Amino acid sequence: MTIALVDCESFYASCETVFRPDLKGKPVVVLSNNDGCVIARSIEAKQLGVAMGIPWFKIREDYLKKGGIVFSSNYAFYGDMSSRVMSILRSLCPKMECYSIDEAFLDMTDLASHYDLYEFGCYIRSVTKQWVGIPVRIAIGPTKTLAKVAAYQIKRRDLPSKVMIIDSHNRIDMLRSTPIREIWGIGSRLSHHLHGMGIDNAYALANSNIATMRKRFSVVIERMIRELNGEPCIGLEESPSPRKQIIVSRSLRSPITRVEEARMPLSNFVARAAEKLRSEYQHCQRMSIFIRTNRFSNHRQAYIADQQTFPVPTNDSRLMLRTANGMLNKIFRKGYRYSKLGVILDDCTLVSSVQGDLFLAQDTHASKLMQSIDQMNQKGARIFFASQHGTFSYPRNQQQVSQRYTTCWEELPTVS
DNA sequence: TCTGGGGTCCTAGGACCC
DNA sequence: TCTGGGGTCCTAGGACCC
Repeated sequence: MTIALVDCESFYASCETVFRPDLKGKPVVVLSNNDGCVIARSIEAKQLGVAMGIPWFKIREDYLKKGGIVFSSNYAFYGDMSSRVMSILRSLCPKMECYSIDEAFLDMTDLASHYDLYEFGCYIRSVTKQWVGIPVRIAIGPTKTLAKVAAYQIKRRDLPSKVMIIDSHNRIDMLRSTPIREIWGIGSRLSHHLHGMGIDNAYALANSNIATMRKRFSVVIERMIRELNGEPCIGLEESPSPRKQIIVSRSLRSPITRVEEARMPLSNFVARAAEKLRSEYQHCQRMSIFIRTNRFSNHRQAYIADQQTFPVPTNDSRLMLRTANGMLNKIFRKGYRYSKLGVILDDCTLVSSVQGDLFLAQDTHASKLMQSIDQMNQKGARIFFASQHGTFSYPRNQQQVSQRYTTCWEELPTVS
């Protein structure tokens, strides 16, 4: 097999600069949801020493003083830019998996016999740069895991071409210079264990005993070892399977102590989750809510959660709101300063494949009602449920949001 | 003062069945 | 004194990813 991993360089930061050529060459960072952490950095920002994931408040003053540019995250915009990149990739190689907002795997096995892979990689890069304005890296190998290794090596070696191919000639070299923590699927826990066993790089892992490692850890690591040795174990998922779980949660602007203060944000999260569920033509059978204190604060800590199973899968906002509020009343405990809460919908299934209940009357009005509400809201109405209404402390301000250049008529870029 | 949000997969162990 | 053996299903929690 020949797998190419195409990943966008500093994706969010790159998006922000596409329509702002004046920012070229300047440090640019993009912040997480509540302007909490740095989640994307331009090359110049990396050179300034801005660490990935660092809390914004810790570097803000210093960074701005040095002339750094900052953006709050603008997911509508990034999502649209992502789908533009993806459609180009699909046109070049139809066997494709959209792996994340800024990465895709391409199965180039068939193309490999007709094209020079390196040149093809360069072509992909030039086309996405020219048509969308986003620079990409192309990392090629016989398995997904090895393609990931190649992607790491492009960064490590700072290759100007941004194209790298792992084959039998350079594989050992590549693996030797890839630290264990950089392997796809090895996180902090596993890398700690492996270091303890004297396995420090990808080459050592590739040559470890599969049976022993599987017994000690799990089948996950077995697949990893095989993939590092060029044996494909992780397939390409061309058509995305329906989601199994939907989560909506946020940190609050300021901590809350009373149950009434939690009601409104929770209702909004539940309504949003139900909307997502319906937009994917799904029902869910189980709903959990959780509420927690700020894990970084010195105050007393608490994480409380509850869940409920519906007798019949549902996507009716009214039932879900009632259920969520009932659970909230049941679990809320006084004496804590809560700073985050959310809802999780589990056991999501397609409406079309749901088994009805013989003894419960089907509420056909419900689905029509929900459909009407969704349609009106999509057209710009603002229809919501009573428990969602009022002022509440979500979301925290996003101070520096860019325009939705590509998805909103009022915010199209102007050229003068 | 201020530290994101949303996912997936795997395993162990309990409950239950015959 | 001595109390089976083998299976499935479900869930919570861990680990990882972007």
